[in-house]
Amino acid sequence: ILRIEDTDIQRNIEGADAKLREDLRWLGITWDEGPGVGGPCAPYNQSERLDLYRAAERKLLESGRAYYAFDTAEELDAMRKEASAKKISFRYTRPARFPSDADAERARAEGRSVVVRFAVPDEPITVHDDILGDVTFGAGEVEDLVIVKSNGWPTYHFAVVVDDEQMRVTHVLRAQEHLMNTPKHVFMQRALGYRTPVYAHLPLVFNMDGTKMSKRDKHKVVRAAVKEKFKSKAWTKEEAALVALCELAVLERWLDKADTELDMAQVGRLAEAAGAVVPEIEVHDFRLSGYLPEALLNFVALIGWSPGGDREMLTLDEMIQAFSLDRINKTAGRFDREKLLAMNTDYCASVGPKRLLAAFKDWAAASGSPLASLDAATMARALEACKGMRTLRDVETKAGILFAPNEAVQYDPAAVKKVLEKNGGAGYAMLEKLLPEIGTVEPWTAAGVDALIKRFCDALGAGLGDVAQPLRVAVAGRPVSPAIGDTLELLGREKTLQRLKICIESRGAG
RNA sequence: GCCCCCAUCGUCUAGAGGCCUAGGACACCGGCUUUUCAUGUCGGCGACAGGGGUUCGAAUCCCCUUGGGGGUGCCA
Repeated sequence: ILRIEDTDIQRNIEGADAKLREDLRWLGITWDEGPGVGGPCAPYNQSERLDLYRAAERKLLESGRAYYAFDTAEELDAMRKEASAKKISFRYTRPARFPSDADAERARAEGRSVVVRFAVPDEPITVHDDILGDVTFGAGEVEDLVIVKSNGWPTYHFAVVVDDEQMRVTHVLRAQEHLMNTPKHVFMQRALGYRTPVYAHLPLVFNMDGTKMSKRDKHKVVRAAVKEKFKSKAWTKEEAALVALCELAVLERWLDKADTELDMAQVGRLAEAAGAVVPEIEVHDFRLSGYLPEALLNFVALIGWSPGGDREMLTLDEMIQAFSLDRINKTAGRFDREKLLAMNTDYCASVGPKRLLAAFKDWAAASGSPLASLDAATMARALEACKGMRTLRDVETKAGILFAPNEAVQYDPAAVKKVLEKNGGAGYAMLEKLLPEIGTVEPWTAAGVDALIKRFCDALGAGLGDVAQPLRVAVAGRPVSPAIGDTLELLGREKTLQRLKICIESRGAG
């Protein structure tokens, strides 16, 4: 079941659930009931199920298991701050007598804020968790939580309890950060006469530094880089605001950890200018970076779970087969990007050309790569020539220049020096000797090019590297490209000859 | 502060009292392959947090200490 929990109307972002569904679709994760497919418990957006929550709220209010409260958020905030200053723990004090419906009506009429709180029974509770075992909370540990906000919308805690019952949810598997919420939910289930589903709290996913991995890390990394620029006096705040295309005051709030002040486009601009790399956090980030969904899925599944033994590479179907609650760990796991990369490398090499081509097309389109416009046959050749790639993006990095116009070639000074100018310009001399020969290759294929270079080397008594490297730098501008035969085949005869001439003519130009 | 959870190589993990001289993968180090990069391949380094019990026997069970994490919202 896919259920969209969108009860925070202030923070709902337009199109967020469409993106979420697209991420799931990309990963190959489907749902039997939910948005798009319908089901017996429709609608599946909580924002469309308000009547259900209203009815449950009524029931709780009438049975004296919930009550109205009139404190404002600001008042509560002040009380919490005061308690924290005194180093005592704050817990909401339940009124001796619960306000009536009429009291609530009056308060509303006076413009005061009205919420509904659940009256948590003053007794200890033991909840069972299928991973952690029994967890006991003492009497009075659980506070009377707000279940209906002053805007009339239910809180998450209340909505899930109602929906889980109504949707016949049997298992609640969620992150361990929800463990403390479970007694609240179970108390509410009891008060409403609901069943309690099986709970299983999954270990958290950490960054390598042991902090919880979250979307905010993107802001964190860029913020640190920007502050570093201020520190070294490389930037002023005004300049940074200019880069981000925002007002100075907005930037300052963002610097003060208000993530929502800047959007990712603005953060991206700051990152680029500051030379910071925004880490991939969300599914879509990994898609844009050139990861295969099967690799991401496999990697993530292995954080906090294992099929047992030495098995590691699994398809989604195999994971489903092997899955069992009792193989889930209690310990948080770190998100090791090196291992993900290694796994992605494995998948790129093993999925087969057809699947790899499809994945590459998806990546090129999603990321806006210039290679997206190549025909399928050329893409397949490029993929083959880039065997050993770690990510799909590596193909662009390594071979992209071969599909760009000649003017795009930029000669890397270090490479020119090392490969072309060294030994009195031996590289250039080699290119001049090669120029009249290379054009004669027929047909223009990697094998043909390789054969010619081999003959050329033999005739000169030169090593393959003495010829291939100058050639590579001449056509790609850098010492990195696919194998020389593949490089020239992908470039094409005409452009190869053009770039060779351009390179030779550029000699000494600086 | 209070409540709760956790603890095997640097990282993800295997391990259900004797199969453990603790296995695999990533990373790291070294060799080989290679016309560049990346692959590939062979080998090496490397852990049961500490202390008490229980037991003939403990990485596995119990307790304490220490360390890490989560929660403490009209967020989810």
